[in-house]
Amino acid sequence: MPELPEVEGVVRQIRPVSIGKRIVSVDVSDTIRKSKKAGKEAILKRIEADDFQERLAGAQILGVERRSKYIYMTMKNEQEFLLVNHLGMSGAWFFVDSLLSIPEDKFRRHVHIVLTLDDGNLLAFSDIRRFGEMRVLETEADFPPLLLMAPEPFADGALEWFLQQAESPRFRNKPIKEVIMDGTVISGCGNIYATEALFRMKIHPKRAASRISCKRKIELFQAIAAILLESIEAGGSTISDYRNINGESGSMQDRFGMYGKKTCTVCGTETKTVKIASRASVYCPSCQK
DNA sequence: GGTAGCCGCCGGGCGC
DNA sequence: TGCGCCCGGCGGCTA
Repeated sequence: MPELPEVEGVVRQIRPVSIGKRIVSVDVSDTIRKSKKAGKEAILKRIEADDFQERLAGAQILGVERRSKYIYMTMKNEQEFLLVNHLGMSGAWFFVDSLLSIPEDKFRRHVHIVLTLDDGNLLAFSDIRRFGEMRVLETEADFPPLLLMAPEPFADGALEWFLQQAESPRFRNKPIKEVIMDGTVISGCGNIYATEALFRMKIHPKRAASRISCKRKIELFQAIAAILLESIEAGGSTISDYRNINGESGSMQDRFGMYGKKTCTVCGTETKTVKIASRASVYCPSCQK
């Protein structure tokens, strides 16, 4: 599951190999075309396959940025526009000279979008579960949820924003895990890093936001930011379907204290799993209060 | 108008 | 071996 650190890794790799390049052709898989024809919004959101191809073909890639878990590619054809991509559960980009060079069969089998660059290389988007998203926008404002995202966790004002949101009527009575996983509260903190941060802070995932002191909330925010940075440096976490653009895994999962654990890595107690906002949440009933 | 809750997008993994 | 169920990030729709 790609979260902020994994997306950051992908962006850092795509940037040097794509900026300044021109897209000479665009391919959309038959699978996606069939889904679109059946009226589904598979990967391509609010745009038909032919229009997507037409829009991107010939465009030059001007910039590649990350915002929360989204990848923003600034492109220019007649005029500038944005290609906004979310990796969903299993999305992955590969930078290869041929689709056959994609290292693993399970990714090779699910390549849905291929951008052929003017240096002959390919930027291929593979997505096993097809929960990923591609949107062509004139500006960010064309997709309002992007404007509602919390500041980047490392940006000035992100802590103040978090405290204000967490104490608002909308969130104060909600389980803290649900609060920190909400993209309008903190950007880019998904299930994995929320689980790890709460474990490090010894906070029970179901504890209501209002029942955590301001001081502890500040420390929790700092723990989340620290874990995200630590994971960026470790090349992200590889839980099943994350790969970087060379098909490599990250190593952050080796440092997990709680996510995916049967027993607590601190005290050895058997971990428990509860559902919070319809997502499995694992915690240590002894350490986390 | 704000929000809670459900649906849809899917293949893989797992239990039986 | 094979079937069927469940999982999940997130937008969008309904009530």
